[in-house]
Amino acid sequence: MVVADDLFKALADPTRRTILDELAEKSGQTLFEICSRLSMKHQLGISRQGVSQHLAVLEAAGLVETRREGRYKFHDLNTAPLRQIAERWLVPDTSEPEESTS
Amino acid sequence: MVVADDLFKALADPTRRTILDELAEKSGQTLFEICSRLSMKHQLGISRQGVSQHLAVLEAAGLVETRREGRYKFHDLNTAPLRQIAERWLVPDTSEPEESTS
DNA sequence: TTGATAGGCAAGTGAGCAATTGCCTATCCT
DNA sequence: AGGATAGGCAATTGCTCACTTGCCTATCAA
Repeated sequence: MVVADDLFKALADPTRRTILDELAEKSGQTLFEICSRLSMKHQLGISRQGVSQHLAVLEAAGLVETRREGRYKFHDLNTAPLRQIAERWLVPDTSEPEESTS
Repeated sequence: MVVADDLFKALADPTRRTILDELAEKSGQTLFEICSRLSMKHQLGISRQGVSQHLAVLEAAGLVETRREGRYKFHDLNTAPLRQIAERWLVPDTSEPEESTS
C-alpha cells in the first residue's frame, strides 16, 4: 500500500495517538471538543492550530474521517488502516517477497 | 506500556520497516548481511553505521533481539510488541480510559 | 604478530516536523 | 448588519532525527 509511510508517520506522535484514543472513546467530535479534552483530561497545552494540523495528518493517513455540517466539522476514527500493520509482520508470508512496500 | 513511544518511533522510518521485512524473511542475520540485502534487494545506499543505528532503535523498541557468538552478532525479529498496536484501538475498550499511555 | 573481518562509539551536519503566531473565511444567532 | 463561533491558511522557529565521517575495540586466520 502506498500510504504506509503516512500511516506510520501519523502514529509516531504521542499527541496524535492520544487524539485517536479520544476519538475511540467518543466519535464525531469537533476540533474544539478535541482541544478541550486534550487540555482537560491529558494536560496537553497545545494550540487549536496544533490540534488541527495533527488531525490533518491523521486524515491523510486514513485514520480519521471528517464530515461537515454547517460550521461544524465532525471527526470519526477509522481503524481500518491499522490492520495492515499487524498483517505485515505477524503473518509469516510464504509468497514472493514484495519490493519496497514503504 | 512505557515503551509505546519507542515502538511507534521505531516503526516510523521506512528503512527500519524494510529491515524488519528482511529479518522476517530470514532471521539471525548479521549487520553486514543486512547491509548487503538493503543494498542489493532494495537499492538503499546507506552506510554500515546507519544500519547499525537503525538496529539499535529497533532493539530499544523490542522489535529485534540480538545474540553474540564470537565476532558475530545475530539479529532476530520479535513481533510481540506489535500486538499492542492492534489492541489499542481495534478493540473497543469498555473499561476506564487510561491516562497517558504514550 | 600481522592483517582481515565484524562491530562499536562519538561528534557534526542537514532535513523534516511539531508548534506557535497572525490573519482570513464561513456559518449561525439576535 | 453585527457579533460570536468554528475552522483554515501561511510563514516562522526550534528541535528531533537520520546519516555520515573518523577512529577505536574485539575476534579469527595466516
